[in-house]
Amino acid sequence: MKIDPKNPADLSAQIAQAIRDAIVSGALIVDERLPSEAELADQFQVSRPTVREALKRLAAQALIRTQRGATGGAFVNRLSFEDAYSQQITTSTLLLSMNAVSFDTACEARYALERACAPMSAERRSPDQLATMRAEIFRQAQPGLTDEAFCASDVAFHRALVDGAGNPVLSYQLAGAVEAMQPLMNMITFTARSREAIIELHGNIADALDARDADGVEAALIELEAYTRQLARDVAEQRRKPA
Amino acid sequence: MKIDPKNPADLSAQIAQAIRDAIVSGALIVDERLPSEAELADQFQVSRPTVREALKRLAAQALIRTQRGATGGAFVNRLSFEDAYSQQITTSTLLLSMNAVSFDTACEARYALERACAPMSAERRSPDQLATMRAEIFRQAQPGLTDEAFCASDVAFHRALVDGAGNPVLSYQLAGAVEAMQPLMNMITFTARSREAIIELHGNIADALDARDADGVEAALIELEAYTRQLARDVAEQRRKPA
DNA sequence: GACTTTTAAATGTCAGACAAATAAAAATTC
DNA sequence: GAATTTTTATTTGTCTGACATTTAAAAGTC
Repeated sequence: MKIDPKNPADLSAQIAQAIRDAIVSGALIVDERLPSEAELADQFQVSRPTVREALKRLAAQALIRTQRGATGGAFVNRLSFEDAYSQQITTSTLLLSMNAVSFDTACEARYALERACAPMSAERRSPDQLATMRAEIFRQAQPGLTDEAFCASDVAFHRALVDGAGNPVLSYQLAGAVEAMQPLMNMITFTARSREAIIELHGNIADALDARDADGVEAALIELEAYTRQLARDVAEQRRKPA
Repeated sequence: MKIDPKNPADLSAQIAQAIRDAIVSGALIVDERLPSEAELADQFQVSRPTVREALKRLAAQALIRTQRGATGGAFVNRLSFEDAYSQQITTSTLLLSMNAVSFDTACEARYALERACAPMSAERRSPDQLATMRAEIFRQAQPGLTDEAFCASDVAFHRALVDGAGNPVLSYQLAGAVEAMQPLMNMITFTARSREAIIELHGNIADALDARDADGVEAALIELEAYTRQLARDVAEQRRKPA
């Protein structure tokens, strides 16, 4: 692990990159202890605050964890699926909100990925996951539900559908696509009638999953995508001529 | 933006979270300048090094960028697709390498997602993307190619396929799935014969895309997945009884 | 008016110090 | 001798104050 001493700026970034490379390449393995901050400062010939800034960069990516005390220090962290989920969701959400991605583009991507889960989910979904979906459908039918709560329940429903595929890698990859859509969905103020339609389509999905009918799930997802996109178009249209 | 002063540990993490929340919620908008480090230190009632550690955490996630000089400071960064790509790839790669994910699970997820792109790619792929795929197939057929180079070309081929769908959100979501597989693929030392088979399947995919034949692309991808998984099983078998 | 110099503001880095947590080692007690 | 308590050393977390470097605006000069 070496850094370029000729470039005296961004030392902490260089050090972070050097350690990151060591982790990704496998030179540092999970749960291995890094040298203490003082030793790292010595090795890289920088001050301890600079080393600390580098370590905080790595901690922000969940690549290391730190522990105080006599046997403490910085340890290579086993990146958990949960950590990866939340990173993925933050990144995806910001990517969509900051880059003027059209609703259609985001929607298309999300449903394309979700349809990819449909056959596996139809085959493998557990009774528990099906129960979760039914419960969310029930919640969505409650009157007086705020738009935010309705959307949160919508996300929970679709996550259960994705998790039904029983493939944690797939669930991780889809987490961003499903969750990042929520802020965009929130912008579509659902009327009572549109909620009804969505709930019905959710019911169709659940029924098809119940019957382990892969084609049925896919068909219902296609319908739901078409309906969602139409809804977005209508809202955009209304905003254009509000009278 | 407030932090909990009762908990005197992890102050920099708390401050980073407070600013992160402000960005995600939209309270801080793209290109907006944050207060100077000295001002933030004042606001949060902490020292400047602590503020700096918080800012470095955010910089590690590409949420802010810093600029030196009179009109410098920390600015909310527009998260680019490229930044998001590389974060996604790093996270996905580490997730797979650190969590004993089976080859089958990773492979299934990757091909499920890739098949989701097939219909769109068949419809929309540009001649340029098709040419990229043909070029990669040609490269893969070169004798003397290292396993690493073969796999890198494989990744380039599949990325062109995904990009062919013309949906940047989809490309972003799949970047992790496709790229993170490479280290796992590298572990399968391809024999000359297995390379030939893969190249032929790649050719089938390109031909089907050329003909805008969505079903053909999907069928070829299914074949490729089955072949890849069989290959992995064979390698595992050979390792069990190397004689 | 165009160019040069100065200045001020901001980040980047450093050095040294103390606080707090933590586990191992040492001392004490039974 | 064993169990408990106290001490000690190590390490991270934080603070203070300082200086270097970069950068753009302000002031000065021709």
